[in-house]
Amino acid sequence: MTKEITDKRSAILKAAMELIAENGFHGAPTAMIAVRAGVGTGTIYRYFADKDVLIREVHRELEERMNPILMVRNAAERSLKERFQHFFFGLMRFLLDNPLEFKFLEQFYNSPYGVAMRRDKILNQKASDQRCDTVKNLFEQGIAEGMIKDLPLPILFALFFGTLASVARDHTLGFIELNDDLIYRTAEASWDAIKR
Amino acid sequence: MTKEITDKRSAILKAAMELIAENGFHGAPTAMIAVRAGVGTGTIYRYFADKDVLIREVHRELEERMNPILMVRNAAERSLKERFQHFFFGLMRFLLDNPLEFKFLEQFYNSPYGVAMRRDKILNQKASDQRCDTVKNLFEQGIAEGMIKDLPLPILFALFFGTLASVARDHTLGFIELNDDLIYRTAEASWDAIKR
DNA sequence: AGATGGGGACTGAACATTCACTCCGCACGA
DNA sequence: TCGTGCGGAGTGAATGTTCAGTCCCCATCT
Repeated sequence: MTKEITDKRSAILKAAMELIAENGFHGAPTAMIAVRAGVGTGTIYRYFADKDVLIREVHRELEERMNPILMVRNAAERSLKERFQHFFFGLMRFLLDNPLEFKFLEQFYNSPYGVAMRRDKILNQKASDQRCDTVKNLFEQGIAEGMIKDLPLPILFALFFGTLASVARDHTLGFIELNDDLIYRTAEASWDAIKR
Repeated sequence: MTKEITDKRSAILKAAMELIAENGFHGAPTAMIAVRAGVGTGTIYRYFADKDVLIREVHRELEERMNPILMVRNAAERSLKERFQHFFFGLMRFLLDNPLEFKFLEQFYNSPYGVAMRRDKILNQKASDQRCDTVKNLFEQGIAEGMIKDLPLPILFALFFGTLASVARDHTLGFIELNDDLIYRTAEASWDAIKR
């Protein structure tokens, strides 16, 4: 018997992520999570203090999985524009290749969980989120070099993540069919918005 | 006694919008809506068949209120860029000046209600949403004239609305303090993304 | 080796709470 | 006195959480 099948904790996390992605927080009661994970409802509470903790843990592990993927080959020898586009492309590809994960993240960030997390991060200056840090460094360096518009960071983030998320959402909802060429041209347009 | 105070229907709509904006759909049970509206819980069901109808009605009336505001002085004698920026500025100002309305719209569009509505609109080719139509016409004309990048409409929308919503959200959450100058420069950046 | 006993992971029915929605009686104007 | 618009306690369904009991695994004893 492989470890994956008997690892109930992972099964619960996976079931919770899938159900929240598919049906939103409303459509993921503990009873349903337990059924899909193949465990008893009580078992959930052996691994997580309550549902809030479970949901935050799903998010935390998802972030950990994403970070290494996005760090790959974002080395310093490339130009700012190349690094920017590589990051845009990489994140977009990840979101399109993992639609459930993307839908979960959307649910999460648009809920009190996500807002509270962001507020925490800004107030406590936590530097744990490598995804944001990578882009933040890119922007700060670009501003210093005069390559990027001298706008407040949140606005640059909006020009980047706002567009990215909106396009990815349209794709997962079936309103548009993205391919590598379209993603590349979207990244180009996003760069036009940011560059000086 | 003025009509506003005794108009229970309006009071219910207003209370529902405020509570959903402040606390999300979770934090707006019918009992709470009734208390804030100064009516009995049963009275809600004298005016609306069920909660779904109530919520969709809040959205419908809100859209009706916004449309004329955004149509103002978007006349044809101006250049494409000027009209684009005027629209960006107008919508942003409305969202910042009406934070509760904006928060409600965010909740709405990021919920099954909003997705269902968009899907309906795309499938049935309904042209009822003048807000989208204005921008759509702008984009189509711009593409025809070679002023705007020849990208699929959903991507142009994302470059526009995605950025706009993201910036407005950061403002209402207190992560950034927008003023007219910053809004103008953001509109400029958004135009850079879209223009050829 | 085989039997026995104990520990603890696991289960799911039961519980408390919350919610959307109903319904019956009341107050008030005609 | 009659009728209509309204209120809010009440209803049942759904949900998060708990807890008493089950069952499997393995150390220990004969």
